[in-house]
Amino acid sequence: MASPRRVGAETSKTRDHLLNCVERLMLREGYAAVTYRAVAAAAGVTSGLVQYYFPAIDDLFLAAVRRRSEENLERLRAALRDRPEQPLRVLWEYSQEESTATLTTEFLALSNHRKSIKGVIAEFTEEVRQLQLDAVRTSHKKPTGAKLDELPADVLLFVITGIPKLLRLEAAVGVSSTHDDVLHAFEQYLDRVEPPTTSASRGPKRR
Amino acid sequence: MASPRRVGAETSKTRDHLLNCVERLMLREGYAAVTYRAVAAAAGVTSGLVQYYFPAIDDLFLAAVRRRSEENLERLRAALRDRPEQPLRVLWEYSQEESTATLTTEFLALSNHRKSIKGVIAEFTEEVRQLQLDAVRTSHKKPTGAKLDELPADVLLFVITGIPKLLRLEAAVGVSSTHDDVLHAFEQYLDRVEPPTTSASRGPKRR
DNA sequence: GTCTATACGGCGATAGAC
DNA sequence: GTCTATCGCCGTATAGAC
Repeated sequence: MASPRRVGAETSKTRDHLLNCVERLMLREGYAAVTYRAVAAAAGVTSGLVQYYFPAIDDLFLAAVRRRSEENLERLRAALRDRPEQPLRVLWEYSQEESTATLTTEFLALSNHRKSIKGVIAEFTEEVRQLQLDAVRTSHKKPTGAKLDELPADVLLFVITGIPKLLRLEAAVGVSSTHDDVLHAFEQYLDRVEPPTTSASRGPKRR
Repeated sequence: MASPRRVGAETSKTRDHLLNCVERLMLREGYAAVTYRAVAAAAGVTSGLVQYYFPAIDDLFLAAVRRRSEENLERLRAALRDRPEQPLRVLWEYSQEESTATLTTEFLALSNHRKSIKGVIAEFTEEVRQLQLDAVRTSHKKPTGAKLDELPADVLLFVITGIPKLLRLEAAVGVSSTHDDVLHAFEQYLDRVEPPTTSASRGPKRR
C-alpha cells in the first residue's frame, strides 16, 4: 500500500536552505515565480533535489507556510508577554509588520484555490485570533470614553487587526487615498486608550 | 514599428462569449484554472481562437477585470442614486455582494504580481473610493451619538467598506470565529445611524 | 539518506497556413 | 477570421548513482 517514493529528512540543512530561498523568491517575485527550477537555481542545486525534499510543489508551499506561521505565532506571544499593558498597541503593530503582511498576503492568494494550504492558513489564523482575543478581553474592562471603546472586545479586535491588513492589501496594488487619515485616526485612538507611557517606567519602542 | 500580430475585434460576439466563460471558470475553479485550453474547451472553440482575441493571457484577464469593474461601478452608482438617504447602508451592502467580492478577491490575488492588472485594479478602486467618499461626506453632517460616528468621513468609509471585504477573505479560507459578532455590531450601528424606514415612505430591500 | 538524469504531458506564446 | 504547428518552460514521476 505504501508508496515507494523516498523523501528527504525534515532535519536536513539543505531543506531549510531551500525554504529560505522559497521565501526570498515569494517576496521578490510572488508565488508564481516559485518553481522547482527557480528554487533550485537560487539555491545552487538541481531541481531534482528540490523535488526530493518536496515531492509536490504544494508540499513546498505548505512547509513554507507552516514555518512562517509558527514564527509569527511565537513573535506575537512574545510581544504580548513583553507589553501586557498595551495589548491593542501590540496587535496593531503586529498586524502592520512586514513579515506578517507581505508573505501572509501571498500565502492567502496562494490558498485561494489550493485546498491543502487553505487548511493550514485557517488553523493558524484561528489560533492567532484566540490568542489575541484573550489579550484584548483581559484589558477591555476600562472604558475611556473613546469612540471605538464601546464595541465588544471581539469586534474591536477584528477592526484593529483588520484595518492594517486592508491598508497593506490596497497599498500592494498601488491604492493609497485616505490611508493617511485612517492610520492617523487609529493611532489617535490608541494614544487615548493605551497612552505611550513616554516618561514613565518603561520606554516604548522608538522608530 | 507596429507589431504585425493580428487581434480579433472588440465588438465580436465570440469575444464576449469567451469573457463569460472566463468569469465562470474563475468563480468555479480560480484564476489558475483559466488557461487558453480550458477557456476554449468551455466555449467550444479551439485554443488558437482564444489567443486570436487575447494574444497574451494577461490580455484575457485584463479584459475580464475591466468589464467586471465597469459593471460594479455602474451598480454602485445606481444604488447610491436609488437610496440617497442611506449611503452607509448602500456601501455596506455593496461591499458584501458576491460579484463585488469573490471575483474582486480573485482579481486582487491575480494582480499580486502581474503589473498590467495591478494598474487597472488600482484605477477602479480609486474611482469607487471617490464616488463613495462623496456619498458619505454629504450625509455625514448629522451626528447621532453612535460609537463610530465621530470618526472622520473617510475613516468611517474605509472601515464600513473594509470590514465586509475582510470577512469574505477570511470566510474564503474557512475562518469564521467572531464573524457573527462583527456583522451584528455593524448592522446595529447602521440601524442607529440610518434607520431601515420599516414603515415609512419606501420599503427597504428585504431578504 | 542524498542526489542526478531523463522522460512525459500540459502550459503560454509565436509564426504562419487556410 | 479561424486554426495548426512548434517552441521552451512547467510540474511530476521514476530509475538509479553515490
